[in-house]
Amino acid sequence: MKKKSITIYDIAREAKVSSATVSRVLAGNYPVKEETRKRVASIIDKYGFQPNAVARSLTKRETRMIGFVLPDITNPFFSQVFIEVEKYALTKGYALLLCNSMNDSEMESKHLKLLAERQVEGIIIMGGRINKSAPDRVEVNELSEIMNSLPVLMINGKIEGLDCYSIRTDEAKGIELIINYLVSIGHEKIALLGGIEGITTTDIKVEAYKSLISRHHLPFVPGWQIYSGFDISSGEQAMDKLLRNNKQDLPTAVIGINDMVVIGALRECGRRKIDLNEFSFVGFDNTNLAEISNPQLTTVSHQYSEIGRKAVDLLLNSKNEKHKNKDVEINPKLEIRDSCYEMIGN
Amino acid sequence: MKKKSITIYDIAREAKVSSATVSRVLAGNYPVKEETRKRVASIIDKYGFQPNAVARSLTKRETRMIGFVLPDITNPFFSQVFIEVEKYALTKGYALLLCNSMNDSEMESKHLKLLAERQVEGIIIMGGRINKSAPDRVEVNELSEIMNSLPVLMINGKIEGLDCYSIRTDEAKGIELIINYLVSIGHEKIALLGGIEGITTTDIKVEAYKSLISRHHLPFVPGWQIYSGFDISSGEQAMDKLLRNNKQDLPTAVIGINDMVVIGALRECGRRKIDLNEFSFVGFDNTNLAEISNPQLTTVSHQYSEIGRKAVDLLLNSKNEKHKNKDVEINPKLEIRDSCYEMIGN
DNA sequence: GTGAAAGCGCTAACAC
DNA sequence: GTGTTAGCGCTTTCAC
Repeated sequence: MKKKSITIYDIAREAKVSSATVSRVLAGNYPVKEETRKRVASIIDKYGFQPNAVARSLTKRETRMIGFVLPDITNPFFSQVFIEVEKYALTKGYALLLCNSMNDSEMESKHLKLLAERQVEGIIIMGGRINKSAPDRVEVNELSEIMNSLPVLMINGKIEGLDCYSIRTDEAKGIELIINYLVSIGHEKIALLGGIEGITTTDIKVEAYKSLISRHHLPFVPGWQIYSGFDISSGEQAMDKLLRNNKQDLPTAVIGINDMVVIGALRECGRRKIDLNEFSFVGFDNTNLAEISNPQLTTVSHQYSEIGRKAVDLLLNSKNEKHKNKDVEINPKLEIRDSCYEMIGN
Repeated sequence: MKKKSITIYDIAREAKVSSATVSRVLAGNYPVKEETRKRVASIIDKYGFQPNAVARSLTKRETRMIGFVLPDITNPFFSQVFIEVEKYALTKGYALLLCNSMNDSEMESKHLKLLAERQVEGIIIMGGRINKSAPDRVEVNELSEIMNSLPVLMINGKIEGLDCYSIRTDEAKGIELIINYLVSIGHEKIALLGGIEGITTTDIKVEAYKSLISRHHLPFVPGWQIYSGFDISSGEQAMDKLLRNNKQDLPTAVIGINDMVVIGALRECGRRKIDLNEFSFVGFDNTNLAEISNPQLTTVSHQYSEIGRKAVDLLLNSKNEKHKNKDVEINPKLEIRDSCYEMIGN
């Protein structure tokens, strides 16, 4: 690091021009006489000179960096969103600082603060504080503080009263797609497993579940909606509870709050040597786990690439199109695979 | 962005001190009279002032950023390495720029170049050019060019003649662990599926496989070692080929070049209604897929957190401890789960 | 213990 | 077309 790196001045001196001219050649979109341009370019080439982006950032006040805070990149839902954002950001010349909050609020705060200091041009956040049905006052204040200096965009989350960018899948619609589908193939007894009460993504789904059940005049059995969590073992636990507590009246279809929960539920069935055809399973998120699972999961898919594009566009255009619908909702799609069977005879 | 942000000069003026003093207060490790320190601190607080890290980077010539280039963060092997690196880097005050090369050499080059311009203090690279048994000349030159200005560290890769940092799991040892284990539970007919010839991580494993087979005086059947690729469908294809071409003489154990390939092999067996107990399966990498799989995979585990720590330490200490073993090899461990069964009677 | 001032490497007016 | 110059916001000698 400490080795004196070569600068625009070194190039200028050798090319017998001013630093400004070198800068113009670098920028490419200024009038420079072809002859001098060539001369400068050849010297740049000769030394493999690379302009210092930090210095450029300081003068231009743009870092071309976006911060991305999420709970855990090893979770395929997050990594699939991330990669789409990154791909699209790259086409715009932006790089991403990835910060894993590990579901730790303090860590999340720390990351947010550091990103702001690093002068990222925008922050994308998923999980954590933006998915609390009862937002934490302090956490929200931190966010709104940050929003004073740079645009913040939430993916699949929303905080009432915080006027920031938000883009999310219509999860209620997702549940609707699932239930309509299950009903269409003859199911009337439908369970919903997993999630945690108080997390928006869960609450939205549970509410939609109840409302759809009622709209279809299906039986609503409280014991068929079981909170537990978001990972595989949550799925196992919830399935176990479902089977233990409803011996006389089991559902025929099981919706998981996400793909992972369904995989847990499948495993619990496996452990109990229950024929998987006893139930139809539907996941949520269409992570790559849904394809890895055996059977492959029918699941609700986010439109990942659209989320990625919209997120970056919203963030980067935030300076121009002020207050132009900061709030985008994206339709989910039902991805039908092998985990559901048709009810025959009924 | 364009709103004039508050600077140390604003703080200085209001505190009736010089900017230098504010800077000292910020740094925290300089002698400042307690009284003035408090006064300055309170004003910093009052405005929620956050120093501009870009400006600081320019003067101090340190960005506290590390670049990480890998093929695809949605691949759990990479995300599991990444997250360990990120966690540890954070404790050192470093943030990570994550760049997905999508297995595209040009994209990889572009990322490397941009990271250098951004003045990251080091680059960690996985996949792509660093895993070619016959390295591409141009690609290697790019790397060595970059190594002139900043330290580069390869994870699970190595290029002969490139004197850069490297940290990798002893994969030959991993294969040894697997084969010794399989032999210990009575297997003598062992296949190796997946991978691509010419990719170091494959070549190392294939070579170790052959040498171990011979060391144990087991039969080496060429048709039991099948190249195909690294993903699930590669696993399916390889298993299919194994079953079709060796009808008279099938192995009893199947090693996958990685977990994903084994999951594909399992699926192919499922498709053919082959009892999974017909074969013992062993994966490689111990990604979280190994636990998700049904049955859960016995697999070779990388020591992810150790890799993360060592990688960051090597990179950040590179200025001091010049040329002190730049090359670290880490032992794998065998993670025994449910995908192998003991051969009885033999 | 504190301040003045010179950079860090680049860009952007503004002259010429 | 090209050069001069004044910053961008911070840190760091070097005086005092």
